[in-house]
Amino acid sequence: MKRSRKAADTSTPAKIDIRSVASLARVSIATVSRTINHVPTVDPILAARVWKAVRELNYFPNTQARALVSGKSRLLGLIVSEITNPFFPELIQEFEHAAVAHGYEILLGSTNYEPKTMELCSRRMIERMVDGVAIMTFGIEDFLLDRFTADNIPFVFIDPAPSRPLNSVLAVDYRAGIYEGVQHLAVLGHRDIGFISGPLNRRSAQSRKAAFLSCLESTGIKANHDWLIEGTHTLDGGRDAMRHILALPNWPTAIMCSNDMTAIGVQHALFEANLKVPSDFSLIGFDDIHLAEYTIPPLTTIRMSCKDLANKAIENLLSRLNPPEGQGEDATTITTRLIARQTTGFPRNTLQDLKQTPARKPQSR
Amino acid sequence: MKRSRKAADTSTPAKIDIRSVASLARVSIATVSRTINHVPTVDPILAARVWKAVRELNYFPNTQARALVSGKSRLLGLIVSEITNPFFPELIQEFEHAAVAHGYEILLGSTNYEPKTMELCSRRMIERMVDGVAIMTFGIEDFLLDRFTADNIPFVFIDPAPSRPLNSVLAVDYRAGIYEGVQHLAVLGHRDIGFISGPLNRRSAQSRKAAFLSCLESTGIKANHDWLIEGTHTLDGGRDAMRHILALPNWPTAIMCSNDMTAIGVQHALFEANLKVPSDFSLIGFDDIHLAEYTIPPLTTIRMSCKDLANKAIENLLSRLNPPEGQGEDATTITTRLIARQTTGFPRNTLQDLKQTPARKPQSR
DNA sequence: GAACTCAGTGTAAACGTTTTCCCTCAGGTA
DNA sequence: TACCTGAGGGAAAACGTTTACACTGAGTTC
Repeated sequence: MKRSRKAADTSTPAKIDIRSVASLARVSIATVSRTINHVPTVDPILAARVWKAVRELNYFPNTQARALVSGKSRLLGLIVSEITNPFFPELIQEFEHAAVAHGYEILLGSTNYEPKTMELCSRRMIERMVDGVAIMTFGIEDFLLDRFTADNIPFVFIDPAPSRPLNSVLAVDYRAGIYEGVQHLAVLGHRDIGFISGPLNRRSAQSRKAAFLSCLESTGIKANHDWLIEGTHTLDGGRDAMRHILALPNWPTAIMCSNDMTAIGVQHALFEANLKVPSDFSLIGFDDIHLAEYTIPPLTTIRMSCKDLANKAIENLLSRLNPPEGQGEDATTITTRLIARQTTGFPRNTLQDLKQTPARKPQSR
Repeated sequence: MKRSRKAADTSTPAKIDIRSVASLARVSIATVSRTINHVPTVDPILAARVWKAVRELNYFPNTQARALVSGKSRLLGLIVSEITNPFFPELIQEFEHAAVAHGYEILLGSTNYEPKTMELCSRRMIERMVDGVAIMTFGIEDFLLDRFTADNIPFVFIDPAPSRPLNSVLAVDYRAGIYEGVQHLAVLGHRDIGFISGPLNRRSAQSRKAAFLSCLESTGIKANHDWLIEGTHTLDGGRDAMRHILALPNWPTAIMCSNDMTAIGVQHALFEANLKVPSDFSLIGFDDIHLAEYTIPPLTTIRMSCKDLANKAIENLLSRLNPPEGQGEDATTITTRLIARQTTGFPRNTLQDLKQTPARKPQSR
């Protein structure tokens, strides 16, 4: 009745609720409810009448009312860092796919790396009564986790901390993939390897950097701290970090990046400087987004399967929603592995001279 | 009481609702409601007590109950084609930004180009009682629109059709940008221009293709229908379309793509075939996603501002939610324009010979 | 000092569902 | 025929809010 309609359409559009279905089907609303929820005891004759009415009126049940009374929203929260990093859309898609397969919908939140936004997201999740929440980003505060616990909302996340429940962490084995990457470079002959991390105020970025450093050490390569740059996990961040490295007196021969977007930014900085990949620099990314296959040349990277991540997250959440009989409450782990494409090759000072035109003197050893 | 907790934590975690706040603050629930909704008539003394209780209990109001009784969910639906095409995350981000600026949240749906999924999305939007919905994809059926109308849910979309309300369409002026693109190529000397469209069962793809053809004609260039390929708006689609063109006996000298992802796929196919951009082929994309600046070489493309699109969509929706005094109910139009970067240059047979190594004979005229 | 106002509260009725409980009635049994 | 059983359906309570309405008192006006 609020909005007045334009045309000769005088009648208020009839609200279509369970009552209208009930009266059209000449049954009680209880029967309608039972029918649409597939309760087996309802008389097929009545059920048929109900379905007919549902179709005729184009009736959709009101989810809010449903959730309110049943206490279950059939909604799974998914909090990610940043929707414009293609890794996350891929993750979201997998997550959504797995969720709907189990009859859930997803409520998306994106923090943009801001603690304030993270808090807002968590709040929304609670307000909308999600049945569970997957936190695929870093830096969630314990007090928010406590609020989830208070509302009995199970959560999964990839941000391990000593104080936190083990059964809710999806441990990513960064080290395995990064080790493969470092080995791959070492075998090619690289000894001067730089690393562009994500923003170091997140634990994941720290984990990846720490993994890199430790892999370097176990491969017997000495780290040069001038080549450990803090990036932002974005195209711009990768480009800027590489520009910074190119301004250094000594250059590494290979760069590892803590995500693929960073690596693509690096490729661009190299293109600007008229340097070639992999002949001047070898380059390894992390994530293996679909785009990695399409860069020029295609990006060697470390795959973290977002399908795996999504499925394990959902599986974990669901198992705590409908607790199965006996099961181990172990931390799940997500593996990573190297996908070798065309951005890695022999270092420039091993097999070939510098016939290219580098603007500065490369690292000699 | 459902889930049993692990530890010595025997007490059921107390449900925190408006009643608990009311009793802690020693006021009625009505006063709590008025306080948290900033109704100005409440006594500051009581309000202070309420806020204190809210903080103490960490109370979040239940959105479902709120929406149920007020009839307003403060939720805006956003339906997009495909979340893994970076254009859409950028759009989503802008949309969300504008939405929260007005106190709304967004409910995201992604159709993956499947009519069935589109129907499911629309259904979710209605079930969750969105206050309005922006349909940023194509191929929505009239019966779904009717359902929105029946529930008095305003919608905006970019899929014009004769039968549809003018005030709800965001007309995109594809022609302006495409014309600039064709002109740009013509000035460089290109006469043989191919076009890779999106999936032609969507009207937008048809619109862009039609715009291209019409621009070609008004520039006095004859279209070659062998070079009009139907793509999928994806990386893979672009690559495959270009492979197809390269298998033809005659090649165009320039390719326009109906989105940037397609263009990046084309670049990859060219890379595979050891062909150079722009010396062998000029290339123009559409959308201007952030990544376009980062391809190698950076992509010349036609910008459709997703910020503009998002803002206009929200503006339209909001103006119909809270109808202002007097305003024109015109169709809004979104402009497009050429962003010239480095994938366009002189055609290969105008200024230079074929010193490259093309696998096949190029088109001669 | 009585009658009015009106600011500020509280009570209770919605909102559209699910779900518990009770009732009816058909069919089976003695 | 009288009784029991149980399948199936309806009435009504509940979910956590907002909001219409009624109420209380303090301040104002004569």
